[in-house]
Parts: sequence; structure tokens; C-alpha cells
Amino acid sequence: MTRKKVKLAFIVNDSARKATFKKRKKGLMKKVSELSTLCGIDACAIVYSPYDPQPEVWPSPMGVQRVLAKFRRMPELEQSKKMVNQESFLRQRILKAKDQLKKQRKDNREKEMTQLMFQYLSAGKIMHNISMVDLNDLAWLIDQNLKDINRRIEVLTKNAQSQTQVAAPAVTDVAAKIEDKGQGSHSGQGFDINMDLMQKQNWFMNLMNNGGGGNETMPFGDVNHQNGFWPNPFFH
Amino acid sequence: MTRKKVKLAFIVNDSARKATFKKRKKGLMKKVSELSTLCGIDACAIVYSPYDPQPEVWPSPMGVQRVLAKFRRMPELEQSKKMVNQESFLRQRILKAKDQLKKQRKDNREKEMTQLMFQYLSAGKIMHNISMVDLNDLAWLIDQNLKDINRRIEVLTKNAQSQTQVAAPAVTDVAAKIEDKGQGSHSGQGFDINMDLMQKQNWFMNLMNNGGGGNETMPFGDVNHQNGFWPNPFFH
DNA sequence: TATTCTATCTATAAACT
DNA sequence: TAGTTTATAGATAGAAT
Repeated sequence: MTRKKVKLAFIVNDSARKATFKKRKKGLMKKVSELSTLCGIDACAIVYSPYDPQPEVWPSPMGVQRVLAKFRRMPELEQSKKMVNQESFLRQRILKAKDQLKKQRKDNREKEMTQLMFQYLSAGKIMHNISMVDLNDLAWLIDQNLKDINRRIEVLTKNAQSQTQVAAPAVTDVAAKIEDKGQGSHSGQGFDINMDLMQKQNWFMNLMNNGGGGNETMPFGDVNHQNGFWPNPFFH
Repeated sequence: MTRKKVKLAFIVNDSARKATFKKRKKGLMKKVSELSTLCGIDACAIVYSPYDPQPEVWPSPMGVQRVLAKFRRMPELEQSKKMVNQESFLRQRILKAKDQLKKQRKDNREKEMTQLMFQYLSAGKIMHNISMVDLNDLAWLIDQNLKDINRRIEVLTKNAQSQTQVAAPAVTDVAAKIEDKGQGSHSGQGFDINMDLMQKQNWFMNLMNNGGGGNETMPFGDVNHQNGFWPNPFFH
């Protein structure tokens, strides 16, 4: 079937519009009824249609009259406060859609970087033609993963002291794989999981600046870094 | 998580009620908005809550006033016609629930009989302590299956004349399995897929009446049958 | 045209932050 | 308490009857 997401616009086809009207009016009335019952509040709805001279109302003519009276009793100015009108309603929805787009982009970017990360891990060699921006994000992602692993290690360490010796080396092995194959052989050293963020950033920058030769690159160099803040790069 | 089906009743917990109110009011307003846009009709909603002295309305104070004026202009008697009030609304829902229950029971019964049918097929022997009612329904079910198979055969026969010889025996084999293992050996005969419904009913009745011995039971006997109508037994 | 069916979309209860 | 997330309940578009 592959039902499409409805375009929120007047339905031109007459019979389709009538069918939709019937279904949605019914759904709407049910919603009003539920809202009123669940939350114990006064509410009413009035719906006019070309299919019937009478409006359809909820909960009843009397109920509507009562709520209307309450509404009319209020000064005009008060009525306008806190109200949901069509314009502000649409603005809200647009804003929400934008937020969702932003979030989606962030998620996509994160997936992209994860894929890149696994390419590094499985290919076992340095990829060329990767932009500075990608490397930056990739570094951030790896850092996040290491943090997660460290948190996990802490938990395990607390739960069973004997497991510390098993869990910790597992982490350094994974990181070392990038380092060893890509850089030549610093194999004895492993990846310092406590190395600060700046150092890791620099490692990636050096990797980048030294092109593909890479044999003399020191992965854990100590060159200049601009500031002490490493923002989440996925918030573009 | 296993979210429960909401009981449609006043939410006693204050914070839960407020949270639900906010979510559902927003959802409701969206629904009114969509109904109005999609179907190009006049509609309004007014919601009072203890959380705000102002009512929340849709589409706007002016819009509400306009719809209200239209509503008030109508004679009282007219207003009451075709209206959805709480009572008729509930009656509708109860009726629908009853229909659904009925349908569910029918479905359950059909599944039960299907299971029974496969027990016959796989156990390869006659089950005892099966009620007349069950046998009746089972017979109906098997008959339905045979009809389906025959329809299928017809289609295949039309599509490729050569397939007739392959498809037709497959049917008789399945039916013969019940017959052979259960009854002794009438193996050469097979199951006459064109046998009329009455004959099948009688076959089951005979099966029933002859108890478990079953060696001398003629499955396709021709004894007395009360009427020529075999209703769908699942409509209890 | 109305009703029924069902795959899919949407609303939202409950858990989590 | 309010906002966010996630999985399920509910609504409904489009097709079939």
C-alpha cells in the first residue's frame, strides 16, 4: 500500500474529502470526549459541514450552550490571551519540524562517522582524502565511545574487582589496531584511555597534516591546541 | 514498557492528569485544525482547564465568535437534530465493542478448528471425545479449505493445461491421509473433492457414531441428512 | 456511494532525564 | 515539575468489496 504522509491541504476530490471528513470528525469527537473525561474539564466542539445543515457538536446542545455562555462572559481582551490561533499554531509546527530536521541531520552525521570508524577498524589502514571536518567529527565519536567504555569498565570494576584486569586491556587493543597498522609499529604502547581530549584531537590533526606517508607521525604528540573546549561537532 | 490500554476515566493523580491534559489538548487542537483544512469546513473548539483562567480555543477568538453566531442563529429544535451527544456516542461505542467481540470469537473458533484439523492430519488417527458441535465446525472448515483448493486448481488449470495432472492429486492425497490412517485402508479411492456438503457432513456423523473401533466405517456413506442448508457454523 | 480492511502513520502512556 | 524518548495503542489513507 505504502500510504503517503498526508499533505495538509484541501482535498480536491469530492468523495475522498467526504470520506475523510466522516472519519476525522468521528475521531475528533472521540478525542474531545476523552479529553473531557480523562481530565475532568469543560470542553466543546462545533463542526459545520456541507453534508448536513445542522452542525455536529460535542457534548450536547446544552453542554455547548453552557461552555459558550462561560466564554462570552469573558471580556474580549481576556479571550485573546493564551489562545491558540492558526498563525501561532503553524509557527509552532514549523519550529518543531526544523528542530526535527536538525536532530535528524545530527543522527545521520553520527551514523556516517560510525561507518567511517568501522572502515578504519576493518581496513586496518589510513584512509586518504578525508576532510579535516570528517576527521574532527570522527575523533569526537571515537572519544565518546572510549568514554562509554571507560564508564563500563568502572561499573565492572566496582562489581567485581577481579574483572578489572580482563576488561581494561580489551579497550586498548581496539584502539591499538588503528595505531599499529596505520602508523607502523608503536605496538607496545597501546592507546591511553585516560589521555585528555586535546591530545586526541592533536593526534588526528597530525595524522592529517602528515599526508599519507605517516611513518614518522607520533600519534600522541603534544603540539599547540587553540582552546580547552571540544564541542559536540554534530550540532551543525 | 508494555503500555496499557488507557481506562477511560478521570485521572486521579494530579501531575499525571496535567501531563495528559497538555498532551491531549495539543493533539486535539491539531486535529481540529487538520479537519478544517483538509475538508474546508467551519469548526471550532473551546477548552477550559483549571490550569489557566482563559479557555483555549481554535481557530481564534474571532473564528470562534463567528461559528458561535452561526450556531446560535439556529432554532433550538434544529440544534438538537443530528447531534452527537454523550449518550448516543457511548451507545455507538458499546455496539462497536460488541461487534468486535463477536468477530473475535468467530476468529478464535476458526483458529481452534484449524488446530484440530492439523491434529487430525499429523496424528493420523481419529480423535475421540470430540463433540458433535466441534466436528460440525471442523467439517465446515475443511470444506472451506477444499473450496479454496479447488478455486486454486481452476486458476492453475486455466493458466497451464499441463499442470492439471499435478495439482489435482495433491488435494486428494491430503484428504486421503485422514481417511487411510483413521479408517483402515480405502487408500485407492482418495477424497472426492466434488462430493457434496451433505455427504461430508454424514461422513463426520458416521465417524462419530461408530465410536473408536472405526474399521468398518464407510467415510462416504449416504445416510439420512435433515436439511440441505449448511450454515457457517462460526456465526454463533 | 458506503462500508470494510489493513498497512502505515500519528498520538501518547510510561519511563527516563 | 517539565521536557525527551520509546514502544504501544489508536487513527486513518487508500484499496477492496
